[in-house]
Amino acid sequence: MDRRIPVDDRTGRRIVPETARRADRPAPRYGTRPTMKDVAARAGVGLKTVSRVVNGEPGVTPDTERRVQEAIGALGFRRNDSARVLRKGRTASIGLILEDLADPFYGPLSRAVEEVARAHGALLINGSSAEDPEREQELALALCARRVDGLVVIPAGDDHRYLEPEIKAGVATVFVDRPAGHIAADVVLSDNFGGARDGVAHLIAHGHRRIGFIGDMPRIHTAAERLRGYRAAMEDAGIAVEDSWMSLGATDPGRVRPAAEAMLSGPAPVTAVFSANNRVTVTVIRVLAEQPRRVALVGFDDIELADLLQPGVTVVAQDAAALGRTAAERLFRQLDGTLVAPERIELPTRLITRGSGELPPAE
Amino acid sequence: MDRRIPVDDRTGRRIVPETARRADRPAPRYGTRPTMKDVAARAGVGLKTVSRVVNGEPGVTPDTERRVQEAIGALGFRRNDSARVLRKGRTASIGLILEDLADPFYGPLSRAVEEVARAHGALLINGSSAEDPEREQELALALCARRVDGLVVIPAGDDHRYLEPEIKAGVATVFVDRPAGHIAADVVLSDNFGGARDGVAHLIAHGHRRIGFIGDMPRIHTAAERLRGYRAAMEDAGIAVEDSWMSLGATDPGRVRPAAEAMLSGPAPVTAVFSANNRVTVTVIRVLAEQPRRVALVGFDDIELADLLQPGVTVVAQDAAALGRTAAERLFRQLDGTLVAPERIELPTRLITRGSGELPPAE
DNA sequence: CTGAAAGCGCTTACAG
DNA sequence: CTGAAAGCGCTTACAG
Repeated sequence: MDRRIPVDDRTGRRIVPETARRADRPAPRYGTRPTMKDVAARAGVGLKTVSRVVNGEPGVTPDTERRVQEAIGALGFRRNDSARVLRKGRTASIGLILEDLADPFYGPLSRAVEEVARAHGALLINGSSAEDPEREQELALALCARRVDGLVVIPAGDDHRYLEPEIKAGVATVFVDRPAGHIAADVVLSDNFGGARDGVAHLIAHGHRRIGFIGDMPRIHTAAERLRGYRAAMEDAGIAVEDSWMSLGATDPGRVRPAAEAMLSGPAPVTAVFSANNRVTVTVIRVLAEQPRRVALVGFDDIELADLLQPGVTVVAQDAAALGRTAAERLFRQLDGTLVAPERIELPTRLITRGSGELPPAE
Repeated sequence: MDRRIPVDDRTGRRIVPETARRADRPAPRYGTRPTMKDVAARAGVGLKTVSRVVNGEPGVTPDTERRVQEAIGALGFRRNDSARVLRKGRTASIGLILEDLADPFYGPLSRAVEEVARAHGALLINGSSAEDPEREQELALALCARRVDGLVVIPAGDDHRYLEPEIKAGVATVFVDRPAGHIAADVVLSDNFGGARDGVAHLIAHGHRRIGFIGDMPRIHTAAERLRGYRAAMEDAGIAVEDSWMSLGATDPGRVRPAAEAMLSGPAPVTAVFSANNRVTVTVIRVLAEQPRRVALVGFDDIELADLLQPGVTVVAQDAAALGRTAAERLFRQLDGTLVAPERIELPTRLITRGSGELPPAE
């Protein structure tokens, strides 16, 4: 390592001053930016003429336009959209509230929303609720205060009456992944019930009867629906579910690991596990790898590299990007005024078999 | 499946009308929202008094405050931050331009930026450049027009002179992951050169001499730096690198797969591969799994489940969240006026050995 | 083709 | 403790 470069001992960072000096920057005040008035003065025209040029409106002589453009360039003018927004009403921006952008499920969803927004000339403001209802509300209302045109919400809470005045005032709103609580609103969901039921039925079809279920906290809609799917599949097969086969709670390894280990021990352990979301699946895979017997696994949500593990991980995949795209399209249709009554749209899931779900019961 | 529910044949979606009707929503015009003026009229006070109550400023009698609060509640008033922003100057929002939010590298980075922004009371607007310099510029300037207080940029292009007027006008700017082009600005990078050199040296230490390098397009700074690290390690070991061992280009499987296969075939194939980013690594893992001989692998960037593959994947990990956090903190220090000259901050990488990088050469 | 006046919904700087 | 006036930087609705 080049020891001439100073290194911060605590963080290990190397700190190098850039050779060039920062451009002689004035105090960061907005007053320092030129306005249309400044451009008008310099070009010797009226304010409205500058506005016409900046917005590409017709009715300006080529010569006048040239003078205005010259002034814009010389002054480094850039239209202040804050002012424009105030006058025009629409902000051409929408908000997306999700749980955590660092979760691989939400990245593609957010990107899909962004693409639809972009196609409609709108920017996207992202906010992470961290699964905290209060933070969700705080974020949603802050976005409304910024006068976003619409809101796509992956709810953390289960009561959204706080949004009623906003919706009445014209803020388009679509809920995704989980339904809204106590208000009528558009909702876009995956078929959590059907997907889980199919996944569990798949394990049953491969000879399993003692099947464990590990899921998220029961107050979360998707977790409850997936549990319902599990119960339905078991009931369809005439299997009486034992309480010790089901475990719902936080999705962190500290909770999931002992839960999985408990089901896999004792006199009559489960021979298969249905893990009800991506984070649970990752931990369950780790636990199963340590087991002496082969235990079958089907997970809800696809995970990267699932096909390269041995065995490959069979999953019930949902299409995160399609959820985002569908919700955003619906949002802009609300803004167009095309829509009337709120709807609940359910997207299908897909069972992808890769090996872990096709293992027969051990013994 | 419940066949009473209508299903869209093309998409497989189920469409269910929500039972409750959408609240009798007026046309989505902002004029319909109550303003401070309306609140003042209803409460029988002046505009400024409403402003005081809304902003929690002192100097209002409890009785007056009560009347104002009542009017706010009855009218469903919410302060219009667009107007506030126009008057105050700062928007309390920052922009983040990255390549693609759907890439697992950027999710944690974005989340880290968001957390710092939140701590400073600011919202975050995300934009994906899709690795297109024009789109990066378009996004950056759109954000400046919205008067974001600052910009965190993971650049797609290599010329950022277009930002000079904005920076001069007071828009705080920090570049991350790749340096700025042709302007002096704060930059936060990983130690791409050192990390790659260490990773390749690790392979050499395990007996390899014929080592392949597969990376991103050479115009991308990180790709060039990592290649430089590869060359340095090889040179340090006195190994003459053959052209056929190096392959730079797009990171999609369609390009990476044949590149990897080419190095692994012929009379003198490589015995180890250094894959220079997460997406390349994923494809290389797939190719190596199909090889008759064991080929060693070290990848730049960590990937989820890398420890569960057989063998586990040895990687040079960078800390995406730390990159984002460091950049955002730097941004707010610029806004505080604490900073003077632009700096280049380099974060260390970390070699994580899991098996694939410790395989000896085959034969 | 061009521009002066009013106004979007707030905050600022004052005055009472 | 309270409020009227001016202004942030644009667009709208007019008039010339």
